Amino acid sequence: MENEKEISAPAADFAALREEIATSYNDLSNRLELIADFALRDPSSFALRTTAELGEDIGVAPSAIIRFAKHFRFSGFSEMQAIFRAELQASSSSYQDRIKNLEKHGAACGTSEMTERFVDAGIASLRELQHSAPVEKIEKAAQLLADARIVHVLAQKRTFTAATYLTYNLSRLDVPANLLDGAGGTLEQQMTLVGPEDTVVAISFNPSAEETITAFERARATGARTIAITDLARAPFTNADSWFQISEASVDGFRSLNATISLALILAIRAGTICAENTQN
Amino acid sequence: MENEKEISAPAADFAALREEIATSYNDLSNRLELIADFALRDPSSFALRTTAELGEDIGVAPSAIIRFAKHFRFSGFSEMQAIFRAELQASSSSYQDRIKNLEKHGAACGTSEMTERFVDAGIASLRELQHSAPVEKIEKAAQLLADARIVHVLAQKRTFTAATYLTYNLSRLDVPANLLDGAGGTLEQQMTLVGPEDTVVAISFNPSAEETITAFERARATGARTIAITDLARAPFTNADSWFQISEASVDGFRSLNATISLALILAIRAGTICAENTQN
DNA sequence: GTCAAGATGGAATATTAATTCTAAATCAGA
DNA sequence: TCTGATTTAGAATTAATATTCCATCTTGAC
Repeated sequence: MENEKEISAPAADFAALREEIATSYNDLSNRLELIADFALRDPSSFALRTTAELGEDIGVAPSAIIRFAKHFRFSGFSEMQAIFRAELQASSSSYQDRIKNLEKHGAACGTSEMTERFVDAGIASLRELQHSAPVEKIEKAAQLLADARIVHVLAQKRTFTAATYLTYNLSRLDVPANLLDGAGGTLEQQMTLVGPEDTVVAISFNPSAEETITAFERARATGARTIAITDLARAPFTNADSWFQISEASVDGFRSLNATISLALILAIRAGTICAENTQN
Repeated sequence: MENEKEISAPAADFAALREEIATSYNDLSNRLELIADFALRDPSSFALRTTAELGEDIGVAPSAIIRFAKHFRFSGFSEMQAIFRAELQASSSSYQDRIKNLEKHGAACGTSEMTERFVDAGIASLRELQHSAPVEKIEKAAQLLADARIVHVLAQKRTFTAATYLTYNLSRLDVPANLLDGAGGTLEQQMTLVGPEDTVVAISFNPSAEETITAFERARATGARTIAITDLARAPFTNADSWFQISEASVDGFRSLNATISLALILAIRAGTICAENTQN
């Protein structure tokens, strides 16, 4: 009876429980320590998963999860899990507010809805990239980049952003890259640097800037290898040695660039990897 | 057999399910309509509670919850609830940890897997953007952009890409914007253009380029309003008039820019909208 | 008013997951 | 090395929850 009076209650909320777990490592057996790590690292899984699933993820027996909860004076896992669940539900309140705002079309509905639409559009573009950029195409293009004396990246206006990104990342990976940015109206002069041992990457969405088309055709005439990233299967870009048709959804006339920059990054990395392998051999 | 082939699969994710529920009211009986209301209003309870608890909260029999799930072609409530649970977990505050976990499994084993990783990382970043860029913050920053005599956009190296994008889109929307690109090592000279009636946007991820920090602090000293887009809540960017903390997952040390460029676009559009409204009034 | 179809609630049943218990394994100290 | 204490895994048991089934109620058409 006396002993029972002295045993304190389990933590009443997540903050207290998290603190108690974090300061209890010296008191925990090996298995319980693994569980503590997991509970603090991924509390939402702790909130939602069964003891069997958690046990498998952590690498312990399900009964160890129960023992963990009892170590912290809960009657069982269910009582401890309720703390994690309450926390998970509380942390989702901003999400509920966002849902309500969407339903109501409330005060700042324009901005909230616009964010939602751009996020959804970006996600859709990224998912589509998995289809439009299959491995063989990436490998072929990356090989063209890796084999080049210099990679020249050509883009104007909105796709210029993707071009700076590709150039920057190629350079970081020791793939010689030059941004054909047309500074001071000098795109034509910049093109004189392009030779037949080079690769030119044109990034252009319909409607294409006239300078981009001209420069691309000049590159082909020079004998350089060419890669095109475009949204429509249109000449002259379909004449490239390697080309990608990318879907970038737009919202209210503004086109995002999620798929394009992700592809640019993937190509740069793969080209850099190939170059590194070639250097070793 | 023919009939069974025509019955479509249940919604695969929360967005699709939410849409289907919201557009199905005419097909629902009285009780199922009550449940639909509740599911859309309080999805986290739907994720976490038992059919008995939900039935009591809603004022229907537990079996009505089952019938609701079957109406939407799920085998039962448990299968439907799993959709709500996945969404709840995805929206929880531990989401940033998931982004970081994506980083850990480096070593691009193959191009196919690398593409998958970047797509997943991009999607994760975009979803996180919904939390890290709430409406109030976007509105405040957009107002600072719209009110500026000139918006100067400051970024170096990898975030330079996002800066070109923001500047381009602001300009398209008739918001006067100047890219502080440091061409020819002239960032310090470019900063002399910045005055107290301007707004400076710094886009910088840790570790920040020294020039970016210096230029940002100079902008503040000049009296310009400042906006920072950064990955860590660190001075000096937390001293900005408005700042965003963005999670961008990286793979093999290469950081994508999906959330950052999407935020840039959203800000540009909102600023352009505000300017257009101000011009009308 | 009648009747058929659909909706409904709740008891019975089935399924799933938590919990208990115990033999075996492991650890730590003498 | 031995012994006692502690930890552990997993089978058996229990508890909790989902699901099914069907009698009853409700609704709408004729």
